Amino acid sequence: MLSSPLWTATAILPARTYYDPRMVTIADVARAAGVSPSTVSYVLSGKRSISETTRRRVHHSIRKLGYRPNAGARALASSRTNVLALVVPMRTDLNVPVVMQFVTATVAEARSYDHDVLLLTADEGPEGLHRVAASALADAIIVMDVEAAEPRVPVLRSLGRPVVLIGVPDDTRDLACVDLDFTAAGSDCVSHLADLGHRDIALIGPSPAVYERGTSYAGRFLRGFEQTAADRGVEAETMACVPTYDGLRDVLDHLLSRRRPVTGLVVHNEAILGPLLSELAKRGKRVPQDISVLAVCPPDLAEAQSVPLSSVDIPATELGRLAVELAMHQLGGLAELDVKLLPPRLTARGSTGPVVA
Amino acid sequence: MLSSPLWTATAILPARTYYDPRMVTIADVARAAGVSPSTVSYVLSGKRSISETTRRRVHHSIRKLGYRPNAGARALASSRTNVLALVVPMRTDLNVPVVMQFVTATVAEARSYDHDVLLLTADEGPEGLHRVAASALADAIIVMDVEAAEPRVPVLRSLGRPVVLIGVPDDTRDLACVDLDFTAAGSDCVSHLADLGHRDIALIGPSPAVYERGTSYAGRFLRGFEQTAADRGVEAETMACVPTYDGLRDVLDHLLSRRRPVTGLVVHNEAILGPLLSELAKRGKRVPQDISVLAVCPPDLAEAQSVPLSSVDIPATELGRLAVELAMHQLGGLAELDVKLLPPRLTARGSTGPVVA
DNA sequence: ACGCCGCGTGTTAGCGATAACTTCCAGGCC
DNA sequence: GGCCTGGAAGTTATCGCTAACACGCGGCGT
Repeated sequence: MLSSPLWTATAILPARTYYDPRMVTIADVARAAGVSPSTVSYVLSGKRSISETTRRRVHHSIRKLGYRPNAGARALASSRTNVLALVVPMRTDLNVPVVMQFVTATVAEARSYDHDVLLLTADEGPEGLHRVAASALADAIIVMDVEAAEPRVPVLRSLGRPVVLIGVPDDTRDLACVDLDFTAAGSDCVSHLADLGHRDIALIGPSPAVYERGTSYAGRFLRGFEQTAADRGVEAETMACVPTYDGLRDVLDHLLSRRRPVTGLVVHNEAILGPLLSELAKRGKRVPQDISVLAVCPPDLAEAQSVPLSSVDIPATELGRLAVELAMHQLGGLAELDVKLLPPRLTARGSTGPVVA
Repeated sequence: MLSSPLWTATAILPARTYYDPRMVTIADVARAAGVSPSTVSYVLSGKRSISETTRRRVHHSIRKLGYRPNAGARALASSRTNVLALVVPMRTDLNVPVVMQFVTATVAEARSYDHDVLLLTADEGPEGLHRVAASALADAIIVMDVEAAEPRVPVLRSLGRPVVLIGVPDDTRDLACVDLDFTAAGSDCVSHLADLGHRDIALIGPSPAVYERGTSYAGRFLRGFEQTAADRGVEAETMACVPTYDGLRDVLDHLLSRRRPVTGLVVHNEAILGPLLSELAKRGKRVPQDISVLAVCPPDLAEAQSVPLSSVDIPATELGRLAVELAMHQLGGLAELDVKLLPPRLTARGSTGPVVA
């Protein structure tokens, strides 16, 4: 009784069939709609004209059967996967929310082109890029956190697939790049403070490690900052800052004890914004009356501080959008292989004010 | 002269061939090695024994030609994509670094099983799950940020594919779930403070929105917290806290002005840790002499504060690892469809101390 | 009236793997 | 010597879809 035939039949099903959902195929749909498979395919792709009545019947059968094209079969036949590979950095010294914002923007934008996103981490290195390209896992590749002397550039160029870089390496030949115009951003920060009458300012930059590995945006921001400071006759000092309380205290000790203390700070280091404000408060420095603070960070971070910060946006969402768009254009055959820099937008929020004599 | 034949020939190449890398196929390898395609396949999959000499010749040809199996073809023939889908939340009210840590851990672990990760965002909803499952884009699905009354559960159950949830919904039948044991964590926090002599403590929880939408971890933590407080005879108050300065100030105003002010705080809200410490400092409360602070957050966050915080880990990396492992087991046919809760680990770092009478 | 055009569809040859079925051969056993 | 066994490798059907090619038919120009 315990081992009835029915029970046995169920139990001896091989494990692998547990997860083998019987799928509806294009042939099923064609049969149901009384047309040929290719007609169904063409209805879906729109690559040739189909009469209104046929189109309707096909769509009806598709819905009724719940048909979804098999991605593998489609990729095999069309050599298009409808997948974008996105390589995210593994660094702990960059701002994680910004990365995440970029990632989600990329996924959302990819979906709007009917594509999905395959996530790779930078620690797979060039080998990972080869793997994804050569095994036809993705149609195009987007790479974040590009360094000036980016070691992956030669590989990327040889992949035979569209590539979009977020960031600007030294050698951009045949490569599509997008980024914020950090040079202009650095320049705008100085101008903003100079316009308010500041003559002694400082840049608190990212951790020394960031500069040392030649991350391109840090250097470009610095260049814009220093150049414009020189042009405007503003005394400007730059200090890299490790993102810890001790690092920050050292920096402030120095900047505030100078013969002519700084009256304006430009902070290109998201991680220390919160600590910086508490530390300034602790030292009795009011923002902006005693010292102006101008940040480079996403708007929500700027707004979430004890004093809403004037800031230059990091347009992560916009960059994600743009990166996908460029990849799609390349896939469409329109090669715009150049560097696209988004103009910075500076929003004054009250943490910057005129110098009080 | 300007339009030499060569130049013309280059220019009229149709756009679509630009990115059509001629790929090495299994047949190429077989030919080069003097064996049949299936032999190459078997060498790669190890699904039947191959003599040492043939294996070597095949491997040699593979390397020489730089062969990589075409993912689409492989998926079609084997009905295995070697891809895991990962659904990440789109909420702004949860801790982004924790999510990111989880994501990268998942990718890394998936790679160690020779799988890739397809990234989906929760805002695609159940439709997105259907899409990925029915079009055979992924073999299994991992879903983060599960709510108690999780609306996606029925869909997930009907997908016909392995599913792993991060978090614990009310109805876990036939579903694999992993999470931190938040109930135990809440309990441990109370015990830690009670052991130090605290008799008046408070839980500063996540934003009210988190409780309202029934996020399962928040409720479980709260339950453990309150239960153990009752057991230990500790006076315990709970306050949800919107992650802004104003929200935090309101909470502190209340807690510190009580007839018997709290001597210990449990903070289950990463976003306000920094602000909380500055605010306490501003009010002249020393940590831990005047008030103990115990956080629930990743260790690096706990260490990066002005006072290194005693904390209960959020084991994001471990959870990612485990989620992938469970998915793989299901794919292997061993269904362990139950709830796996990781025991909490509390690390004392100096922000908690005995009550001073 | 003839042929040509172009629209709407059907037919079918791949795409590049996998794996079920064969085949071949060398030993061992009776 | 015939027969069975089992290891090693070849043959080929198949996976589901796309797109090149083929076809019939009605209208139109000459």
